[in-house]
Amino acid sequence: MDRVSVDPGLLDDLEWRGLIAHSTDPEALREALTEQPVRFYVGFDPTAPSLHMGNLVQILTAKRLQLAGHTPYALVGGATGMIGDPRDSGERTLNSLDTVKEWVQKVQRQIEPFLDFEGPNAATMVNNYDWTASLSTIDFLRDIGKHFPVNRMLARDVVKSRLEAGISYTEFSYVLLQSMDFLNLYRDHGVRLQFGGSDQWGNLTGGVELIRRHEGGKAHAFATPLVTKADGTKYGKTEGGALWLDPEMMSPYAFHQFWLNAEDDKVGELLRIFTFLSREEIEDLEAQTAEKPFLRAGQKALADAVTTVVHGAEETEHAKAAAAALFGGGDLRELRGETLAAALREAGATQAARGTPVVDLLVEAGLVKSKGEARRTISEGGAYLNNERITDVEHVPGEDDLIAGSWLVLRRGKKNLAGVEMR
RNA sequence: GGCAGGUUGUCCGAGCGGCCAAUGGAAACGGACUGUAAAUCCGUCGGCGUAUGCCUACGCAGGUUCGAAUCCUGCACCUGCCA
Repeated sequence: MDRVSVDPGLLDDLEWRGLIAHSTDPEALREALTEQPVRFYVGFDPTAPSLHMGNLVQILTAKRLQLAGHTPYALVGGATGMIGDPRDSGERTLNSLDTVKEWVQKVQRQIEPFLDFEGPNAATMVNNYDWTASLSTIDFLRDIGKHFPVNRMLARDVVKSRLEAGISYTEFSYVLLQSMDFLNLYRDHGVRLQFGGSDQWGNLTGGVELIRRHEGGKAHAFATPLVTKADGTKYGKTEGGALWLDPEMMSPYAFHQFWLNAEDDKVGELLRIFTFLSREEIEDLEAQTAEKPFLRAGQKALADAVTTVVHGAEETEHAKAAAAALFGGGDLRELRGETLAAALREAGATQAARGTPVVDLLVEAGLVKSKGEARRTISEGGAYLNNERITDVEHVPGEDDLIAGSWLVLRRGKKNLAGVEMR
């Protein structure tokens, strides 16, 4: 059995960090987490080849629980990923088994570095495909379905909101699968706690209730809050996509930049949710942000901490060095060639033939989608070559524009940078 | 299976034979102001070396017409009601 001493301050810390948005029976949860090590699980559906910011909240919360002495079960939804959790935006497109299997592997590999798979409270990786795929329809309907009153299922917010636009039986049934996961882990592994994002609340309580009805058992659940921007709108719309954890899908540099650009009003909240800095450190950073916001001490600490947790210290240093070189305000030409080249590779770099007009270079560097957009950007005064605004749409960079022998630094607006190595 | 309504650009949503590359929101992007914040204001927001031009686009495939996102036919999908 799990023989580790647990940190009695865990729940207070989670609450202080604002990580508990909803909870079943708070008193019982506190008691359970304080008395002894608890086996808990958190699930991730493979809906994309990479996890993102929203999932990171869960991963880090799982790590907090493990650090406090509890035992994690990380579940990847090989089965639930085949079905699709209902969401307001409408029915999902089903992915093929091959796609889901591939994404399951990627997601598992992404979670692994965050948890400790050795020691007295070692983490366990599970896949609900293992117990769902072979389940017969009759068993499913008799053993699981019997415990789900349809009237209750219809009352769930997601379902209600989908009744107009339509919802398939497939997605409607999703909650049964996730609840069954909890039941199985409860029965076979002694898992007594599940948490997830607040949008998962219905699924979380579904499991708790199923355990009660089916086994007469007592299980717990809590939901972490939805992280939003200061104006309440959704995050994740950076550079036209979500904030991915996979460095192939989002460079560590871009990832670091995202946190660095956090709104003042959000820095404290983000530090509490996404970093392991202590309460004292965070309160100090919040005070600094309040007094001298222009120094952005909070943003810097946040960006460094989160990037280090996700991509490692080395990548963080690279990202910082690149940002310092490119945003430093100094003359680019004074930078050493290697420094510049490294910074540009970090920010994103391409190659092009000498004599290519800027308009085409902007397209090739990925800063704009078309030549028309490139011309528009230039005429709006939003395009820069080596930190100088480009005024001539027809401009063709020459030899004396090259920095360190072969580089051009293109920028769109303040933050979108790209290097082009001229061949 | 029957009847009715629907399918428009990243999203929502107008248009209902020429004045439509398509009104209006939102998102996004650029500029100004700043701190690589927020808010605000201004501008842009299908492609093409830029053209009273051509190409692509209003679910898919055909058709009517000098001309169709708009009308007709078939198909697919969605929603509601009936069986």
